[in-house]
Amino acid sequence: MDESNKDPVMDDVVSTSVPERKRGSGVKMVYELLRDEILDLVLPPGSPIDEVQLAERFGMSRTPIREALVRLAGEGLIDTLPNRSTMVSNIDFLNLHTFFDALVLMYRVTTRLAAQYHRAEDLPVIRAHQARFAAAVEAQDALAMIATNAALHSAIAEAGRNPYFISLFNRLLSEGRRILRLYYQSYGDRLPQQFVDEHEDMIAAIEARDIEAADRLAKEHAEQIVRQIQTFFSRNERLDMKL
Amino acid sequence: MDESNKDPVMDDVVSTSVPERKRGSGVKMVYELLRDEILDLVLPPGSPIDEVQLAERFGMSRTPIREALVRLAGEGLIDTLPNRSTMVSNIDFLNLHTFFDALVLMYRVTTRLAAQYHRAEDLPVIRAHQARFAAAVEAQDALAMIATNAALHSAIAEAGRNPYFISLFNRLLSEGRRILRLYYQSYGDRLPQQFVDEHEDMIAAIEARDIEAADRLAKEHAEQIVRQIQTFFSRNERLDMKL
DNA sequence: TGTATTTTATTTGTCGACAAGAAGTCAGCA
DNA sequence: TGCTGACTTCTTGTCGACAAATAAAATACA
Repeated sequence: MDESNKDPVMDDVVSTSVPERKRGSGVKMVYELLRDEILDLVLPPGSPIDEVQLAERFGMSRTPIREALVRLAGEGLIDTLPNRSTMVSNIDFLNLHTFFDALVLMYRVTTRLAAQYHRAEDLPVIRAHQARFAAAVEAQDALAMIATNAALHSAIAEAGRNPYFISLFNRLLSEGRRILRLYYQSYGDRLPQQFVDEHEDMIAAIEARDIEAADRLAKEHAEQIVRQIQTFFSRNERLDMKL
Repeated sequence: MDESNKDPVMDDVVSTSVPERKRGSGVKMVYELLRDEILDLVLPPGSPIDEVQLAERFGMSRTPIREALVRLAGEGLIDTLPNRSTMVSNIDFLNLHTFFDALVLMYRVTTRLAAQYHRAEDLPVIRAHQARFAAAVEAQDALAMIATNAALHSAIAEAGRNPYFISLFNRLLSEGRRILRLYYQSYGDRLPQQFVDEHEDMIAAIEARDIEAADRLAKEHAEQIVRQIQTFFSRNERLDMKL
């Protein structure tokens, strides 16, 4: 894809890299790359975002950079201090329960709607994501696991065909990627096969159009994940509060 | 502030009035004004948005205009065709049920959470909004009614203190302002006192911290509104499909 | 006269530059 | 030494201009 430099120090690297790019693609590229770097904690919460530095890094003007930042700010991924600085938004550990409340509810609602409204062509997509997730679990690849898990549930939500729930759920899954990243990297990246099985059950319920079963399975699945993360954070909150 | 209108004759509808404005305020001003004009159907769905025209109207460069438009696009209020045109987003009448699903659920969840988590200082705010809503009903002022109703429920959601639900609910209430506007302006702006009473019951349940009652009342209230609008649209869908 | 192609016109996307705001710096003074 | 205030610096916010992309208009051609 991209051969962008990971070196924070740059003086001459930029001049050699891609000057050719299509007209409207710069913003999208910067947006997606920055977004992934934030969600994968490559840019940890509190990291300063400098427009000119990004402009040099991507070999473009500040204007498209700025537009990407506005979009990221709209999703709450970065915080902008007027006239001053921009930084990656912090994770609000004190109010994590609000995140979990919303996450569990959206797990339930989207899975329920998927059972209700999915079409035949949705299932292959969902199963493909599930296969990728299973492969990531097999390989014990935490980053891939987190990303594919989010993609799977996002696909299920798409099958439910409610743009409002899809939108909120995607935002929660994004925020969840940051939290899960902390969870798994601290836990040594071992991940239970159990999640794969739970996903299988949910997909089966969706395919059978068993709405109540889908709801129940999604609820249990979500609460199970939340419980694990909560106990992890309650064990470590005194240590991690500095984040 | 300063009102120096020196040029009475301009070529367009809104003449320039303020050359002086604070540094970061232009974007916010344009954003909020355009947002209100869209939600009040002053700019009906499909209206073209021209950047240079807006720039002239507000007496500023295209850059801050553009930033405001990016934010509006992020909320789905305008649609941007790459390299071509920008227009006020259409109301998707074919999928209104997804809107109603989300709206009812958010009514319930936010009211329930308000009963659970509200603090003493929240109630005066809520009651103030309810008083304004009652006054608007009394005066049969449809626009004010719609706006104060949205503000009231937004305040209830704030008392629930879940930023994710607050965010989605506010988006739904915004979209709802456009739909309600169609409803009431077609219905001759007569509005039932019943909504005032239902609000009173909901507020009482919140104050009593009766979670189940708050949930039930919110559900009935929401479904009642949805039912009215649905029957209205189903009666008129053949006529209004052109919108 | 109808269709394909070139030309024009309009709107957006991007650029480089400048000015305003705010934090840090440092001299001057009690 | 400690404090105040001007200065410096660094980042952001805004501007005017230009180039690319596309739709509309005009022209050429069968």
